[in-house]
Amino acid sequence: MAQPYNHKELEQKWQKVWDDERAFATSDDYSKPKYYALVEFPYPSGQGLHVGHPRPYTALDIVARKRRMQGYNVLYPMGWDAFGLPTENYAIQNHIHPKIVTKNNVERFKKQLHSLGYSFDWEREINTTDPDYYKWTQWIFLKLFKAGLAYKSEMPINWCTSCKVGLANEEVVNGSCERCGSEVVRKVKSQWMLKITEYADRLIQDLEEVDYIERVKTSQKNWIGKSQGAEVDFSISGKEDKLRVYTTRPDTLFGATYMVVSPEHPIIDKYREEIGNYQELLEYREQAAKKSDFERTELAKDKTGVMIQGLVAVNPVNDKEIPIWISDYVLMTYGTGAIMAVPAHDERDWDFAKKFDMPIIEVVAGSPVSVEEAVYTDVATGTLVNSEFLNGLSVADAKVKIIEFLEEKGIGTAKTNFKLRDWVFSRQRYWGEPIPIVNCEKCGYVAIDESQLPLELPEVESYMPTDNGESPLAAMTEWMNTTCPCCGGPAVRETDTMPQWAGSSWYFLRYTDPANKEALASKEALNYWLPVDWYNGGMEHTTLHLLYSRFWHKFLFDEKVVPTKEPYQKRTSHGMILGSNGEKMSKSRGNVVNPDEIVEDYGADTLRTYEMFIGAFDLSASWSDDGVKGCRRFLDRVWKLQEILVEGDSYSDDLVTKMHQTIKKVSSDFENLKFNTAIAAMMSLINDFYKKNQVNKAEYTTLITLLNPVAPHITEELWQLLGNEGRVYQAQWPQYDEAKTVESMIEIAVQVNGKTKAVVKVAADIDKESAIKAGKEALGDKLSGNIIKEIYVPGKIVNIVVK
RNA sequence: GCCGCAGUGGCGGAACUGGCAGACGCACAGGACUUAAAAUCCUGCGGGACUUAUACUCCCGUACCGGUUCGAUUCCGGUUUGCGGCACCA
Repeated sequence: MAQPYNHKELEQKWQKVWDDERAFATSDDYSKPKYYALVEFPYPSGQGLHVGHPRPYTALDIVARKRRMQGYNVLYPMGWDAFGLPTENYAIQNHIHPKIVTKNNVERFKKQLHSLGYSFDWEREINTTDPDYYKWTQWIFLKLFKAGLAYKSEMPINWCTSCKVGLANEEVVNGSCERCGSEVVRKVKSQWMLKITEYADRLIQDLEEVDYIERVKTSQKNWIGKSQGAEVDFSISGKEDKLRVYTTRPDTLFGATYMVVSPEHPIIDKYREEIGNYQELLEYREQAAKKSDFERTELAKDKTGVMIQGLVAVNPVNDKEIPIWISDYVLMTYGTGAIMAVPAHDERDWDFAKKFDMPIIEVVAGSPVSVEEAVYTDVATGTLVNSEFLNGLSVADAKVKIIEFLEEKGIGTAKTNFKLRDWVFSRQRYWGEPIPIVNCEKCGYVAIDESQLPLELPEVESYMPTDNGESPLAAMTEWMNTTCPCCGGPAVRETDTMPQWAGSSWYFLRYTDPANKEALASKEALNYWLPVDWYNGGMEHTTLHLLYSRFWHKFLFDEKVVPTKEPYQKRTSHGMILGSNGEKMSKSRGNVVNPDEIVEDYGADTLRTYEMFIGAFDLSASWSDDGVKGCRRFLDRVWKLQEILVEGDSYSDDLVTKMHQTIKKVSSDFENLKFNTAIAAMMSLINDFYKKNQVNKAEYTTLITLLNPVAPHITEELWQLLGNEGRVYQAQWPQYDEAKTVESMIEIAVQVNGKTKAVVKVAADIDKESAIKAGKEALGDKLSGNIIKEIYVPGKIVNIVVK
């Protein structure tokens, strides 16, 4: 009898062995083929590791371990994205320095991750809050600043009228402050911005060159939101100024029956004297300030707006006078902050026109529903009507012609627009990277010298934002007052800090050479390791983090700091782990599962196996305690194969096909993130062993080698018990012979009119005639009527179509 | 609202490129072992009809409605429900 499977003893034993042997330390031998596997580094929250974390980590741990067994020099690193709001808020409430909070949280996370037996190279651990790390975050910011990609702009922040602090979007709940429930308004503040829009085109184009799953590419494209259209100048009756609009449908210009400008549009203040209802407009603007862009542009809501009295616009194509309105659904941040409204062919314009009783002129014929009835329609195809010289043209032709016309007359031009907005880079917070800029009365905003980096966070007594909307750093006069690096005169430091996204926008570069003092990483390291071969992360990061880091990488490429245009060659995503009730795990729902308890009761190998077996990797999955037990049972059965072990250095005859099939399936499933079916294949294999009541050493060794990436501890022990040389983590990945994966006899379904009526066993390489003949024989008298057609899909079905 | 994804037995899920729907696991039921229980092992397990019952056979079945096809979980059009993101949570 074999010893019972004691997961606790065995996991501790092997974790120590791996540490002592530096088993997963990345080699600096750049002559070997490399593989860089990356998972998103966690935010070390106070709650500790969540069962959601091990899902992606185990997945790429499997890939990393397999690559090592295939002879690659593998970089699979881990670190901490440790700046952020929850830590700061915890620090404020408990009067502990966020640095200490972070240190404690990191320690706990690290211990938990270690207990799961990951093959991370801990010698390359990084932490975004470490001054040696954020020195380089600041260094990149200075490069951006010097390249003219960082600038100051007036941007709104969420402002709690009672707490008198700026709030993160998350802290605003239904328009109220999360802490005190008071009203939140939008308050304008001068903030640092990064010109990501300058890279918009390249961020779309270069998606062609990378291997991201399709929906990630789509998300990136939609987020950037490129649209082709035109800018058109509408004159304001009796005024010098023109009102410039952006439209994707210049072909519908003749249908423009009014204009709408954003409540913040500058013409309102410019012509305040002439505007009859200026006060009313100001009141509307104030109401609009309370809403987020999201609320403002909601299609479902009732449209609101106020007509500007005293100003009238002129449609440049037909010189008709049309009214100008303000409404909050027009945003200052997209396009020009002004639109021409074509209610017949835009849903929001239609709603608005209906509500305020504005004329609706159809200019594209072919709407399936009449204009009066209900609906605007976005007729992309159709014929122009009511449009003078455009009448009779298709939409596509009309677009070309109208743009020619506009350009000829000098009243408009073709224009490409992006939904993507520049990146608001300032936070009025303490726990972030200080922005290394000083403001000098004489010289303006000046970069501090590189030699002064890192610009460290000062020790402050209170991390509370100040009550005038400034960062807590603004209360540190000693730190804030400095001299201008340019003229030597008095200057003040920037007191806003960087957003959490900053540190995570380049962290994968630092892993290649984490201790470098002279550069963010050496040229040699970057040349060898980049790009990241496989990056897996959550779907929730597929727009912002992914886009921000691609932007920084492209900038660093332009600056010749990094050797590749794109940071990540391949990007995949995993689904969330939900509670057993199918809802997101949270304390308040009481459905949180603590990974420590699973490791304690069943072992890390069981947790790893379960998380991979739980379901399709890219979909969310609900936790099940019984499912965990099933995976433990599987490992028990793997362990107890020892009891039916026999000698044998090659696969037994009756299992050769199954062995080769299993190796093939597991190998390809691991590459395609189909861990659940890979594990199912291994379960099926041991079921076969048990059916025979026998497994030989060759078969058992192959099984544990295949299983090693999933369950590294138990397989390491079994490897040793079987008397194999060395360690299984150093073993060679099992090979299969394609010819041996094919069965000689196969079962094919025999159908009549597409319904399966029989099954017949035939040789795998049977020809069409013989297959159909065999099929008909199997059908016997079930086949009646006139045969119209006979179909044979090799290896799959025979289908006889009868009448 | 906009963008993206998903909906298959009692449950988690499988099905390569349009070819036997339900692999593998869980739960459950029956049996073996046991003084007994747990564990373990064996067998069964989508729904319905026929049948004393089993076997056999037949019908229905992949959210809903419709289409294309010899054949649809898979492709197309529409509907609906759930999940993720929406720029200061990370």
